[in-house]
Amino acid sequence: MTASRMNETQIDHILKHNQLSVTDSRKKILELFLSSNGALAHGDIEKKTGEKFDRVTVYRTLQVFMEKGIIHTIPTADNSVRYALCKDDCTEGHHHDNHVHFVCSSCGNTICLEDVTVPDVKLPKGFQPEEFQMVVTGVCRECQ
Amino acid sequence: MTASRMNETQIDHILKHNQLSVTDSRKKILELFLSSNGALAHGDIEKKTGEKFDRVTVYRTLQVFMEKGIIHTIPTADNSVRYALCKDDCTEGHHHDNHVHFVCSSCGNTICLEDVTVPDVKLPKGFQPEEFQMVVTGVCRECQ
DNA sequence: GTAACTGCAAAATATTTGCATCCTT
DNA sequence: AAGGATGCAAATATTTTGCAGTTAC
Repeated sequence: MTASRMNETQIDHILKHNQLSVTDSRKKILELFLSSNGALAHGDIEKKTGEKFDRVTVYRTLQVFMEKGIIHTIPTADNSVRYALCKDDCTEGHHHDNHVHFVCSSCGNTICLEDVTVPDVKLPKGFQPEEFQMVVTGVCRECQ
Repeated sequence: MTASRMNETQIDHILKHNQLSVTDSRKKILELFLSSNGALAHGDIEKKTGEKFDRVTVYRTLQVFMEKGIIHTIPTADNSVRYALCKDDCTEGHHHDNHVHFVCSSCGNTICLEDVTVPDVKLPKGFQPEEFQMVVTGVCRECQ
């Protein structure tokens, strides 16, 4: 089994596992997420796949992926919406997504630092935390 | 000197200190920020001041306040833009804004947890951090 | 064959820009 | 009085919705 073939199987599996029909756009968009180790903005999808998807299709696909928990949004201080599929958790339909995200102020890329876990913090009495997210802004490895 | 009078002095001072002319809309918007301990979305400003500001004025005011470092945006996972003025740092035109933000999934409010500092994390080699931001989602004190 | 997905058109929102008028200094 | 700020109109940009045609199962 070749690598690409394995990848294809994986893509199909994720879609089927989430009760989604396997269509061309969904496969290509999901493949893009699987092959990029960073987060993607809506605009990136048209660009980086090279395909000329209808905008509406992209919106709807991202929305469905969100509902199914395949991807999720990442908070960014600059207000741009970015989506990411993160290795283990997100394919399960429930994200702990417990790692730090790095936004490069030079190239603009958002990178999932899979190995850096979000540290715990103590909240004041009365606050019931559900999810912790941490975003670090700075200059990434490539842009040094 | 009454409390409100002191507040007025403070508002004027912040504006003058940042070389901004003291206008009605700026005073009212800044006052709103000073009196709310949470973060505000663009829409909140028309609502919570009760005033019927021109939308453009609100956009421009927020933009100027951002440039001067009076307020800053807070990252939110749900993609809504929220602005906050945070006690000490932000009035100085340079924010470390080193505390945790709490977004309540029930009432939607964003609260600055002034007393909870963002813990340090070790990044992989090659990443040059500039700013750390941490957002906790959950249920706030009021919504329990 | 049927239900679900896509793409087009268009509506609804959100944000930005230009310019004449008004207000602060 | 001069420069900057506001408000209106309108240009852009972004996101959502409806519907007919197409595709997956």
